[in-house]
Amino acid sequence: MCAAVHRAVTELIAEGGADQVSIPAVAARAGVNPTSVYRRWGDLNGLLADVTATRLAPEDPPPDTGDLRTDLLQWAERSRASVTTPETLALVRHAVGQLACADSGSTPRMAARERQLATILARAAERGEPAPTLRQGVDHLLAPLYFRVILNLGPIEPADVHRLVDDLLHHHTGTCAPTT
Amino acid sequence: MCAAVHRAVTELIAEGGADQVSIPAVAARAGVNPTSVYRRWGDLNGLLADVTATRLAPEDPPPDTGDLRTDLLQWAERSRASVTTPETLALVRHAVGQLACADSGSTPRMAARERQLATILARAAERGEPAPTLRQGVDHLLAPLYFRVILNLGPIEPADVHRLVDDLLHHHTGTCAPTT
DNA sequence: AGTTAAAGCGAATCACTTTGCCTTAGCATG
DNA sequence: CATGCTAAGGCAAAGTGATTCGCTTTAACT
Repeated sequence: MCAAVHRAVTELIAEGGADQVSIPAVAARAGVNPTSVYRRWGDLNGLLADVTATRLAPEDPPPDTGDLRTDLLQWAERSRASVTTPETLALVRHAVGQLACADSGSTPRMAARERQLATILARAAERGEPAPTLRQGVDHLLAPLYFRVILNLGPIEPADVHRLVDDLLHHHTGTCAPTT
Repeated sequence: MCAAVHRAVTELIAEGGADQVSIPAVAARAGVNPTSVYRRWGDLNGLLADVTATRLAPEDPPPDTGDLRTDLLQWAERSRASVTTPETLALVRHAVGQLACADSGSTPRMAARERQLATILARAAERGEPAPTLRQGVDHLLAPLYFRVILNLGPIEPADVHRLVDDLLHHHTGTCAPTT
């Protein structure tokens, strides 16, 4: 049942955005009784949080190729591909909408991404490669990666990812990039 | 009545996030009848959209000091101060949560910000100042500015705004910045 | 067979929303 | 001044969908 419900949530949210999702609708599509869903997940936010965690949290460990640029490229492209997906996009947007002002925590997903990035940068620093700070990584790689897509500001292609990584590294290493 | 309702929405959303806001709750706090609210604004999204537009859309025109860096600093600081406000933050988050995948448009607010940035950059280019592209501006200034705050990734201070503008300009002009 | 956890089912409940009707205020016209 | 029209808002009753409750059923394991 658990699997069917998750699938139903994913389908519904990918089709019509977050407000097409209700417990009765999900239950109907999953072929289970709404009561069962209420019992297991409590309410809609609980359910969506669980789906989000299940679909997005068990991200594989960040790449570790021994080269900062390669690590970043692989990691960023993976992130891009993930958030470009309709389901992921809708889930992330919903998570944003749920954040209350007073919350000190971020979305679990974004916190996980930030941690992955931190790992990559820390490893590079250990190897002695010149590496940007986590803050720079977040501001100039993680942020633009997600910002455009989340806000429908335009598409992001693999080429854009490449450019962002270049920007970040050139800027940090002091190698002046061509300003295309 | 219109004013009282707007005030009620703003207060409620600043207090407890977007899902503390319901038409009956707003009406009660504003001292009006829920029916009146339904009649005027249709539904909750209509009401919130109107509040968002009223509070955020009539942004003043972007600064025009004749110097790109100064323009960017003033504009970015203004944006930062605005989105740091609990009401604005909650409204923006809610708007994000409302975006459906298929939507081609962004939030009105963000589109407006992007346009302001475009104006600033275009004016600099006309004056012959070396200016980054709009894409660079969005990726490296607008995105980090909002990303951190929207996702609760950490506070943003005026000093951070300064650093972001520096990053953007140094990177573009080829002057290698100190990587603090 | 006995026990227990998980899920189904229908009725009841609750909150949000809609509807029809009534009151009030503003304003023009006879 | 009185009349009548219209727009805005209040009020209560009815409608709708989500949520909860009590209870039964099923299936796995002992």
